[in-house]
Amino acid sequence: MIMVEVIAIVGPTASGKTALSIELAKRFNGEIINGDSMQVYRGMDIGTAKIRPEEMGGIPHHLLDIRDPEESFSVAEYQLLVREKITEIQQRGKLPIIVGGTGLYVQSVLFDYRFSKQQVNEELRHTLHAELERLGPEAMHSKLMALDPKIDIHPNNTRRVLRAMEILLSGEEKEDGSLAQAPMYDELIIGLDVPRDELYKRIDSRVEGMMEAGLLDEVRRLYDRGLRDVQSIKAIGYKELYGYFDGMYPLDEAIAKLKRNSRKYAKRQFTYFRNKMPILWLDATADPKNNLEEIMRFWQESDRNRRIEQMAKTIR
RNA sequence: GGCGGCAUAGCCAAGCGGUAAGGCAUGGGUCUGCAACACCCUUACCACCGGUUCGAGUCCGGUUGCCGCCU
Repeated sequence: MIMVEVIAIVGPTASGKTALSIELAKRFNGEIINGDSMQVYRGMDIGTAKIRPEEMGGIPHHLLDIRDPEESFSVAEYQLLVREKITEIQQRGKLPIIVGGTGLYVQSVLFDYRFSKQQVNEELRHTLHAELERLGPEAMHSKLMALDPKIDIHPNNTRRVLRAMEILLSGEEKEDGSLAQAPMYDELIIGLDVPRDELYKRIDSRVEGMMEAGLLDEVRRLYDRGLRDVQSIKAIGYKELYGYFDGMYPLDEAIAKLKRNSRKYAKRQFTYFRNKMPILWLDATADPKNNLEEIMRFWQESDRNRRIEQMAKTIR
């Protein structure tokens, strides 16, 4: 008599998602699926605030450490992997719980988000990039507009402009974005809210904690491995320390940047979750008992549409 | 006590008679295969009082505060 097929726990960095996930997994006989774009990388543990094995409390965790830092990874791959995992976990009679702060990743799984059949075309991508270098952002944007005037991407956002062209030049229609509203499962999305001041304090002290836990060594290992210009080291905590290793600024400045970038990231996460999906927002600083009761109330709501409607009403 | 310098947004800072650049921070937002990415938008009664002028952050005088040097 499972009433909810999938639970997701989202929220900004340092809001307490991990702790809540374990609690819920125990209560609902769940297994946890990583919902974070950087925790998929092996050897990136401290900086990504990955859960440690001794914290898992025996709960199975999926899609952590599935790539080496030199490898790339994408939402589309993620979506595929998670949907498989969900089925698998459900077949075991257990509840899948997706936990993470990467809005697009979570959204792509929980909603009918359809990626283009067009695989990444390295060759075309290269050509387009060369063209961008030559002609500049404005010209590329004009070309995109000539291909499809309805696409609305800022000319300076060259990465998105190029990707859009890549798809169109491969002779494919852009996907209808409205599908992204349609839920794929009978799902409950829990968002952890923390007052801004408090959150920023938590972030600062989390960064201090990471440094004490050996973040510098962790990043140094990747640095010494010769990793450069790859997706993984664009992660917060890694790119700032790389700058320090490169001698661009002293360590204290690197740490200050790390904190600042984490704060900005948290803000963007709020923006995304707030505007992209219906969420049951809970105050992470409130009494856990009350939050659990609130979750139970939604859990017992068997009417999927009503649940979605109510989730959307909890505004932060 | 004397002499000199400086006072512009939360911070840094341009401005040199015609109605306040920019950066950082903050806040808001965009997003369909790099999303911890990439990108967009966002904030001023110029220390105070008086004067000169059609017009003053900009010039003059005074007050206050800070910083230097001197006694």
